[in-house]
This record gives sequence, C-alpha cells and structure tokens, in this order.
Amino acid sequence: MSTTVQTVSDPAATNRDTILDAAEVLFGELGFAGTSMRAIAQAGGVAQALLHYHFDTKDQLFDTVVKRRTAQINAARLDNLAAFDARDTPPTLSDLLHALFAPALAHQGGGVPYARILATIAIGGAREQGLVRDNYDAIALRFIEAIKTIRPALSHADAAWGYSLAIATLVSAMARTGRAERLAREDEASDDILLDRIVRFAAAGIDGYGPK
Amino acid sequence: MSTTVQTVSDPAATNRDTILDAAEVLFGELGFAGTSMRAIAQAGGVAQALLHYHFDTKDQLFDTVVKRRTAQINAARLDNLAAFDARDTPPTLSDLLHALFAPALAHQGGGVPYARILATIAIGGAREQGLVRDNYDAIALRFIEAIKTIRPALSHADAAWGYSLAIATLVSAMARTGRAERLAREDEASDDILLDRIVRFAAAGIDGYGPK
DNA sequence: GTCTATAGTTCGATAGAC
DNA sequence: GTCTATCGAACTATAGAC
Repeated sequence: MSTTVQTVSDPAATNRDTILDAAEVLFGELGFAGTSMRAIAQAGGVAQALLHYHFDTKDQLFDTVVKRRTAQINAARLDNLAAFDARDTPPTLSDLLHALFAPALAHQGGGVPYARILATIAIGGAREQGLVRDNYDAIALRFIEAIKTIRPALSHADAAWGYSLAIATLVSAMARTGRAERLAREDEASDDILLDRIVRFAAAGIDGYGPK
Repeated sequence: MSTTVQTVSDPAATNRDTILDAAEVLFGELGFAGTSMRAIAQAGGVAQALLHYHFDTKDQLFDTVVKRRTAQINAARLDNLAAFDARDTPPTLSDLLHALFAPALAHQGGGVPYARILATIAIGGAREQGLVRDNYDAIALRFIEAIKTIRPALSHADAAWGYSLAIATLVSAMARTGRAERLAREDEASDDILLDRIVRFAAAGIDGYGPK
C-alpha cells in the first residue's frame, strides 16, 4: 500500500481495484443477479471486456469481491483474539462479541457496501452457503470455543446456537435498513451505537442458554 | 375457500394460484432478479403470457406473492395477541415472542419457500424496505407496546431495538441455511426446536436492555 | 492492459388466434 | 383464460486491433 490515504477515487488504484470497488457497491445495492457486468464497467469507467480480462466470469468477480473483504475481516478478528491471549485478565462475553462484530461493521471491512453483500450471503441459498462455509466456518469455531471458555456451563450446541444467533443480529445491523431506528423514532444509529446495541442484546441472549 | 384440504397439487387450485405457488418457490430459491418469468411459467405448467395476463408485470407478481402470505402471518399474529387479552394472566415475554415468531415459521405462513423470500426482504435495499414498512411496521408497533407493558422498565427505544433484533433472529431462522446446526454438530432442527432456540435467545436479549 | 465491435443467448412484455 | 409466436432490449462472453 502507498503512503497516500485510501479514498474512493484513489489515483494510485489500479483498474483492477477500481472494478472491485464498483462491483462491491453495485452487488451490495442490487444483489448478484440484479447487477450486470455492463453496469459495473460503466460505474468503474472501463470497458466491459476489461472485467472479463481480469476476472474471467461474473461469478469469479463476485467471489473475488467477497474474498478481498473476508481476508481483512477475519485477520482483524484473529488479531483481536490474540490480543486477549496477551492480556492478564480473560475477556468478558461482551468483549468477545465486540471483537467478533467490530471488524465486520468497521469501514476497513468494506463499509456499508460490503456489509450488505455479506448480509445477503449469510441468508442465501446453496451457492452462498458454500461461500460462508469456506470463508467463515473456521473462525466461527474459534469464537465458539472462546464462548465455552468464558461460560463453561454451556454445552457445545448451546454455544454454537448462541454464536449463530449473535451473528444474526450482526447481519441485521450490517444490512443497515434503518428499520430499528424508524421503530424507535431515532436518528440513524452510528457504528458505535449499533455495535453497543447488538453486543448487549447478543451477550444477554447467549446467557439465556445457561447460568452465568 | 372449498372444503377440500389445501395441498401443493390441489386439483381445485386455479391457474392463478398455481402461478403464485411456483413463483413463491423460485423467488425464494433464486431471488427476484434471479428468477425469470419463463422459469415460473414452466414450473407452473402454463404459458408465459398467462403470467402477464394475471399479474401484468414481474414486479406486481412478486408483490402479490408477498401480500398473500403477509395477510396470513399478520392475521395469525393478531389472533395470538387477542388470545392474550382474553386470558386472566398476562403473557410472559417468551409467550409474546412465541406469538410473534410462530406464524412466520409455520407452514400456513408459506413454509420454507416464503420464509426465504421474507428473509431477503428484511435485509433488502430501498425497494424491499418499502414492502417491510407497508406490510409489517403496524404490527411491529403493536408488539413493541406489548413488550413495554410486560417490561415497564424499558424505554420505547429499548423495546424497539429489542423487537428489531428479535426479528433478526427470526429472519436467520427463516432462512434455514443449516449453518447453526452444522456448527453445533446437530441434525437439521425441527420447527419446534428452531422456535425454542430463538425465543429463549431473544427473550434474554431483550432483558439485556434493562432489569426484569 | 485496454479498447471497439459483436456473436449468441435470454430476458420482460405484447400481439393476436381461439 | 389460455395459447403460440415474436419483438426489441439487455445480458454474458469473446474476437481481434492497438
């Protein structure tokens, strides 16, 4: 990476990156089937044929968009787990959920455009479930084990269900539909408020499966 | 409605209903943009032109699919609320969530095909959020008020966020990706088990926003 | 690496017979 | 109400020049 600040129109970005950025935005807004290679090319200001040169097919372009952010998000999650190991005191359940959620909501994780892609993948059909399994199951099991360490009374199944439903609240937050704010009669929530809401809800929800 | 039992291949079903059933399955599997009018016509065993005769456009066909099930689900939810009012003892928070969740997971609510449509709508973009607001905001506010009655210590915002994240767990369950079971190393969960898991998690999650 | 041009397919929607 | 046939547009992907 160069020393310049990363922006949407980074002049140092290659056409390949420009295409990935444009694809991420459109896939997030319109979904895989709803987004055309033509529209991505136009948004990125390049010829449509260039997309096929760099990524071959639409399917592979989509997979590349996902993999780029997955690498960032999961690396940050593993860093957070490592930081816990380096401390004197073990993390609380809320600490652990914060470490799980924050990288997916943060801007470095692709921001709102990618968050909406990830949300649709999380509830997607067979094709999308393959992406989830390949990209996220390993890290999920790491966090499930951490939950069991913090709450030894929970069975593996309880911890796994608790983890899965915690992710459900994250997916809802990532989709950023604004519905919760509308029902609460509040302004659109900031990342910090959103994070606090889902951490508190999910931590209590997990504890609903057994004694603290 | 006739006195015969409604089945997938009800011989008394009109072509209009057959089209709606086929559209529901395909929209659920492949999404709106991923489903073609041709595929729906073929699945329903009718000419493609007949879809346009009955529903005019693809957009209106999709809206009709949603509205048909919405009416069933919300009627069942209101029935459940009315049943609480007719009882001597007020419902618990878990009772209330059961009344909210069960109609959306039950077969009468369209079963798995429609559940997957509803899940995608719930995290969808601008177009889908219009459907959510029009079809589900009114009933949401009814349940939020009920939450505040059962837990007077909660603010309106706390109850609204609790409701929204409870719905997030329902959406996750409706998508039936099988991921929770895979992580828990269990067989695919039945409707009853799924319902019990999300009720317990969501009830505890709501209580995470304030004292019981 | 990047472009223009286009091949070949599939799409939503309509016309018109019955 | 239901069909066959088809229009015009949009799609993914490729060919070939630079």
